[in-house]
Parts: sequence; C-alpha cells; structure tokens
Amino acid sequence: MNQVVHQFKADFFKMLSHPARLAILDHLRGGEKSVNELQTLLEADQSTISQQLAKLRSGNLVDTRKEGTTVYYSVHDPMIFQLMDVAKEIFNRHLISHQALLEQVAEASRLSEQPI
Amino acid sequence: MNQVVHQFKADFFKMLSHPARLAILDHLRGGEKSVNELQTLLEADQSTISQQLAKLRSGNLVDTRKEGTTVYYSVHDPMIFQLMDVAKEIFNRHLISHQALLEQVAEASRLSEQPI
DNA sequence: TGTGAACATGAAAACATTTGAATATAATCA
DNA sequence: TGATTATATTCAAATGTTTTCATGTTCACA
Repeated sequence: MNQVVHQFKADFFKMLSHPARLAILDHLRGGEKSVNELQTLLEADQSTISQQLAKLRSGNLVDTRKEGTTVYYSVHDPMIFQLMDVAKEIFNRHLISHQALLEQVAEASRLSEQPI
Repeated sequence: MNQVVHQFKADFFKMLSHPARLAILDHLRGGEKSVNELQTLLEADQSTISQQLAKLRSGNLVDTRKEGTTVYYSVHDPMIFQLMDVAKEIFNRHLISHQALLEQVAEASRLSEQPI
C-alpha cells in the first residue's frame, strides 16, 4: 500500500470529516434534495451549504440534477451509507466515552435553552 | 440526528483523514507493532510518527502496551478494518477516477526514479 | 428587457492541522 | 550514577480548512 494510495484514501475520509457534510449525506438517505431543502434542514446559510456541496461534488460523493433554477443533489454511491453505518456501529460500541458524548449533548441543550 | 452527534462523527472520520494514520492502521492489521517498527515501515521520522500515534490514541482508535522502553500499539476495535474495507470498496468502484489515480501513481514513480 | 429566485464562486479573516527541530521523560544497563 | 535507547511533548512556521460577506450566473416569468 503506497503513499499515494493512502493519500487518496485520506482525502476520501476527509470528505466525511465535517459535520455539515455528514448531515447533508444523512439527509440524502431518503433520496434527492434541493439546495433549498438542505438549507432549511440544516439551518445554515446558503453560501455555507453551497460550499460544502461543492466539496462533496469535487469528491464525487454526490450527483446533481438541475430542474429550472433548482438543483437536486443525491448520493453518487449509496454504499456511502453502509460506510456511515459501520462508523456508527464502531461509534456506538466504545470509541468515544458515552459519558463524554452525553455530557456534551446535555451541555448543548442547556445552552440553547438559556435566555440571552 | 443533531449537530453534536454529527460533530463527534466528523471528528471520528477526521482521525482517518491523514495518510500516515491510515498507513499505521493498515500496518496494525497484522497485530501490534512497536513505534520503532512503525517508523521503519513508514519511513517517517520519530516525531511525526509519535504525533500521529498521539492523535490515534486521543481518538481511542489504538491501545498501547509498554514493555521496557518499547511501546506496542494495536487497534482498539478491529471493526475499524471493516470500515476501511468498505471505504476501499467504494473507492474501487468509482469514486475517484481510476485514471486520475493511475496518473498520480505513475507521476510519483517517475519522480522517484529521476536522478537529482 | 428587467426583476426576482436559486444557486455558485471569490477573497479575506479566523481557525485548525501538520511538520520539524529541540527538548523532555522513562527504562535499561554498564 | 551516567550513558544510551525508545518514545513523548512542546513550540513555531508552514499549510490547509472553514466561515462570512459580497458578487456572479442562470433561469423563469411578467
């Protein structure tokens, strides 16, 4: 396994190493979605989504279909979901301390509930 | 699937998004290896390997065992190999243009053959 | 043709990761 | 104890990524 191949693989995993990109892929499990729908689902602004989509495109993880002014995104290879599921499985088993995750989730909801 | 969970997952994939770390994990398929062995196998310098190992440790991807002054590393959960294999499969199918990969491999070997 | 809607791109600032050199620690052994 | 081997940590420079804001492009339709 040479260096160049490992670099390619690393780049592939890098595609999956951003929460917004993972969220997008998760939303595409149910089939294609427009940029607009993704924006709404992710509660992020247009430019941010569009740039993350550009990365997914450049990595060939997604396909696009244009209909009028609307662009629909879908995953190129559904096997990506299998990958995400294996990751989830590893994850659920023990990689992160569940404790740590639960604390962060709790922390996050505490923050979002707090008045300014 | 909330934001915090996606962040955790992204961090997990980030662990795999570096060629040296992938190479290390690949070498651990055959069982534990000492830092020294990994250094030799990867042809990288001590500090670099040690730092990448530190990352893998911090992500709980590897376990360590100390024997005298030697530290042996092994994967914490062999399911990580399953993940890497699924990635390889996706990879082999079509994600990157094989053409592009072949060209880079050719390029790399051309460079390394060239006299200075 | 002009306007608005949907999406993409560019550039700069903010932030994170990687690398390499130097230094630190820990165990062994003469 | 002092020297040596094996590994880890620290720090700063270089490099890469993300975010934000402004601007571009394309299409549809009045």
